[in-house]
Amino acid sequence: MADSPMSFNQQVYALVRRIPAGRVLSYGRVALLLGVPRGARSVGWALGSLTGPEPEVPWHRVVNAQGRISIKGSPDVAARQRAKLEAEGVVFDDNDTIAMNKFLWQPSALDVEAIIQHARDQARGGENDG
DNA sequence: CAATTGACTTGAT
DNA sequence: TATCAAGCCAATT
Repeated sequence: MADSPMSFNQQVYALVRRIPAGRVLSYGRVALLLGVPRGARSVGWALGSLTGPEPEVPWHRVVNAQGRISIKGSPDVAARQRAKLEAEGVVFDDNDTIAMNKFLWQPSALDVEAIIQHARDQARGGENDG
């Protein structure tokens, strides 16, 4: 029945979940990998919907293109993000910035597509695509 | 359907 | 290098 693809929101979660520990991704990069080169804001919006006590999505592995934490309105959440990243080995520069050239996750297009396909399959409730 | 919002990004000054 | 403004997309109301 689920002819409609899962919401952009779901795609974001699916991809973010595949971000390995110790690596980070930028909002714009996530959007780009999902096929929306200008959907950076939507990615942040999607992650903002999480901010739960214990979300199953490593939202903390997503930062802005500058490699800095961009969370607003909740300094506590921002602090938690940094703490989680540092706990995974991510190093912050003297300017509270992450070296994107070192910690940026760079999956291949095939990997990303496989992630989306798999996520879609789950969204269908285990139905085959046919 | 139209208007508003937001954890972004890029270009110009 | 730092600051300001405009563009973009999806969800919410």
